[in-house]
Parts: sequence; structure tokens; C-alpha cells
Amino acid sequence: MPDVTRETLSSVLEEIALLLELKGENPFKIRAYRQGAEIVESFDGDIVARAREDDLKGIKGIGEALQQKLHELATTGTLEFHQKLRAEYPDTIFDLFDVEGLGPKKVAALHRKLGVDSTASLKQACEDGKVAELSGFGKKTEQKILEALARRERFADRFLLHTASNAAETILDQLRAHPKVLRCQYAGSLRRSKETVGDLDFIVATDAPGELTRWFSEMEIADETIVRGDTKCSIRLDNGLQCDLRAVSNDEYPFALQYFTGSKEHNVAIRSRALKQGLSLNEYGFSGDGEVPDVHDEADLYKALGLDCPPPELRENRGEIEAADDGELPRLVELENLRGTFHNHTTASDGRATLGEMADAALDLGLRYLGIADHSKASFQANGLDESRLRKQIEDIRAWNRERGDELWIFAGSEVDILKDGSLDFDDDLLAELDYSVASVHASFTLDEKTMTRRIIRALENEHVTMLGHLTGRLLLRRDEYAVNHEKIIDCAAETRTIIELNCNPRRLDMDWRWWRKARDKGVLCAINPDAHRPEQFQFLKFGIGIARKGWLRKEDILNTRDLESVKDYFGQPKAERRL
DNA sequence: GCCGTTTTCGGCCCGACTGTTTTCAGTCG
Repeated sequence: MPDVTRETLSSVLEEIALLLELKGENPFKIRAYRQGAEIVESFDGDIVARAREDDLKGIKGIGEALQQKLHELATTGTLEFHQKLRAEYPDTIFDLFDVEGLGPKKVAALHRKLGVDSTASLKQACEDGKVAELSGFGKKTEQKILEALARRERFADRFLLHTASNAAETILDQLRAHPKVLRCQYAGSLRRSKETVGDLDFIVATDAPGELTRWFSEMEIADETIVRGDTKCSIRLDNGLQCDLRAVSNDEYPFALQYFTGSKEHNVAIRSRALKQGLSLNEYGFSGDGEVPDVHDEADLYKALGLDCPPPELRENRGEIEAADDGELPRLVELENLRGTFHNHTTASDGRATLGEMADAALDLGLRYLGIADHSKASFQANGLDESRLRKQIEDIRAWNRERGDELWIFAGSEVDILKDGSLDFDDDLLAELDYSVASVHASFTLDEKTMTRRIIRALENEHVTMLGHLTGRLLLRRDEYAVNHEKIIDCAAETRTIIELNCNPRRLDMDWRWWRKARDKGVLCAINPDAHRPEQFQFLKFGIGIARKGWLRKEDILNTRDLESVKDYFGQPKAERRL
């Protein structure tokens, strides 16, 4: 049986879409492939098995042709249609689509007329002045391509959530202070709390749009102006992050905010719903033959379509529209619901602050309890604690609680390494002395999926493992996740009553938001953990809350929204008796 | 290529901006 994954299926469809674009195929056909790729990627169930068994009928967006192609791909491992298309172009041509300003038409022209087939040959062609000579191109286009190529080498094309969030708050503060701004907000993937962000979108309501776009491009924080018109302006910050401003009237504001918040998939579904009601919707308003509804904010806009207003984090077209239609949107967790946090480090291992300093910071945040989980001895690179150092730390924590436990209660834990074979870095007797433990993988990342999954499951089956740390080990924009079967881990966590952590470090945000709703429905409890290595990293909780909301989690799905006594009770029970 | 409470054919979101053009194609979001 060929080794075909969900990723294989969706990436082949996506590649077909790109190749058809190069060939200048019917754009709607291209979109069908692209949508097919998205459907496969987010399908709720074992899409690979369904494809293998030719059981894809009835999935909206996957018609006869795609069913047949997915079946061929899943059973044979390749797709003849795809292979034939690929043979017409070199592999490196796909890189050209990532160059800003280049779309399928221009890539096709460069390839056909100049033989450009990679970013290297594109750079050469520009430097030789050949690009400017092509019809439809010119000197400026050539220059812009060279700049885009240089930028690609200097900057990542995505940014971590906290990098984007910090910049956005700075800019939003300045917008709010501007006298001509009536209302403003950031939109886009940041507002939806995606784990990484490509650019920032700001929407302002104003009577003086031209003045605002000019002011925006002249902000001190702007390193470069990319475009500036009467209603739209794009700048780039010195870290490469692009920021777009849209200036609209106060009446248009809710429509622009909704539109630019996206996601694209959500908006497509919303617009088609509007059309069925005889309303045409764009970023400026409703239009239609009959009465056009009165809209002052986003909630009015959704209400006009018979929907409750889905929180921005849910707008991914993953069931939120149906839920909004049925009045069954979840009441999502909020930052204010958190009473404490688990999984934090101190100078005992690789943290930068002492136990006392971390505790004081938690008190300043208004938390009622704090969990300390320093590394275990196998993580020698992180100065992990051995048995005697851990026992000493447990004593220190008990002493704190005797003295100041009525202000802030500290739970004694450990981030215990899951060793290569799934056994733990401490024996059960020591683990039993702790209030709780976070079991994490920190080494041997390259095991195959089956072995890695079995390794983690063995750890979850341990009575003394309270929660699983950063499930996939991914470091966003830096290191891929290791191979692990999420479904099996989630099932095992539900069965063994093991909590799964939502690690809020912006590099991790792990477990991924796409899995939480399923985990929740299976009865898995979540802990929102900052993995703080210094006091200011408690701020990461904010991003964890964003991801939890994106994963449809409510207050009751998260351990650290409970009060101190409930958490003590929870830890005090045998694992098998713990309930949601 | 997909879809259908108007449709099995004819739609499929569309506006802003730029650059290369004399009225528009391409890209982006």
C-alpha cells in the first residue's frame, strides 16, 4: 500500500491548481482544484481511507472528477494527470509564485519567452535587462522583482503571532489617537488569531480617507511605502512586516471590518448565503432589489443574514456558520477566566527568574495559583533537575505555601521527559510526591509516526502523568512538528483522563488549534500553559487564549479556569476518576 | 471542475492599485 497522507492528497491538488494557472486554464476549474485541496486538508474524518475505498460521494466541493483523481492517488500513490502536468515545467518554477508581484500570468510569460524557471534565473534575467523588454513588463516591474527577490532572502514571509500583535497594538494606539479616526480595528489573520500572520490589516472609519492614508504612510514606524491611494495604503515595517490600511466611511466600516477579517473561505460562504437571500454583499455594504438592512456593526451584518455573530477566531468556515444559524455558537473562553497557570520554569532549570520572582509576577497578574514544572534530568541541555534537586524544590514550594499560600498557591510539578521508549525520566515514587506532572518529548524527534505515537501513548498511560506537554514539538517558522498521530493521542488522552496542554509560547501554540474542537468533543480537558521561562512570558497566556478560542474551547473545557479548591480536588483524585 | 428551493447550463466575489498602457491586464487581498 503506498504511503499516502492527507497532506499528499491536498498538496497534489494544490499543485495541479498552480500548474493549470500556468497553462492559463479556466479560472473556475483552477478554483475547484484549490477548493478541493482545502476541503481535503480540513476534512473531519479519515479522508485518505475514504479516498482509498472510493467513498467520497456527497462531500460538497468534491465532484466526480476529483473523486476519481483522489481515489487514483490514494490507491497508487501517484496521479497520471498530475505527472503529465508536472512534466511540462521544472520543479523550481513553483518558487516563482512566492515572489511578490508575480502571479500565474507573469510567471508563464517569463517561462515561455525567457526560459525563466527558478528564482536564480529570474534574477539573472532582470539583471540582464531582459525582463523590462517583455511586453506587459517594464523597467519598474523589473526593479520591483529584483527588490522582492532581495527581500525574500532577508525576511520570512510569515511572522509569529506576538511579533504581529505587538506591532498591531502600537499602530492601533496611534490610530485611535488620530482626531479624524471615528472607529478602528485590526482585521485579517491577527484578528482571527492564526498562529502565524502574513501581514497586518487596519480598518478605519473616517470622513477624511486621503488624509489618513497619507498620515499612515508617514508614520515613524513605516520603513517604506508600498502603495498609497485615496482609500488604501500599504507600508512595510523595518522587520519586513507589511501593514495595510483601509479607510472607509462610518457606514461602510462594519462591512469592511467583516470583509477584511476573513477568512476568505468564511467570506465566500457568507456571500453566497447573502445572494440566496437576494442580497449582494461586498466590503462596503449590502445591495439588492428589495429593502437593504440597516447595519451599524458586525453583529447587525450577521443578523441581517439570520446569523448570530461568530467571534472572529471562529471564522474559518469550519462549522461556525452552521452553528451561528442554529444559535449554537459556543461561549468561548476569555483571558479573564484564567485563575492560574501550569508549566512554568525557574532558575532551577533553564528559567531566568527564581521561584519567588515567578510567584510575585503571577500575583501581580492576579492569579490565584501557579504551577512550577522545571525540566527533568534527561534534558541536561536545559539544566534539568535530578531527583534530589527536585525533592529540594518540592520542599521550597511547600514552605512557600505555608507562608503565603493564601495569596498564591504553588503547585509542585515537573516537566518530565518522555524518554525514547515512552518511559519517564523519573520513577513513579517520585512522581507521586508531586502535585502534578507535564510529560514532554525533548529528544529523539525523528522516530516514525507509529513509534512516536506509541511512545507518547505509553507515557499517557502512566497514572502520574497529569498532562501532555507540547504535543508535536513544532517550533513555528523554524522546525516542523515530529510525526505523530493526533487522533490516536486524543483518543488515548480521553480514555486515560490525561490533560492535553495548549502551550502558549508563540513559537509553539501546540496542540494546534485545528484539533481542539475534536479533542473537546471527545472529553479531553485542556490546560493553557505559558511555558514561561521569565515573568514577562506570562503574557503568552493571551495568545493561548486566542488559540483556545480558535479551537472552540469554552471556559469549562480548561482546567486553569477552575478555582484553587477545584484544582486541588482534581489533582487529588485517582486519574481514572477525574472528569471534565 | 462544481453546483442546483430560479438552474442539468451558466454561473462561479470583486474592488483598489500599479504599471504599461492609450483603455486595460495583472496582482493582491
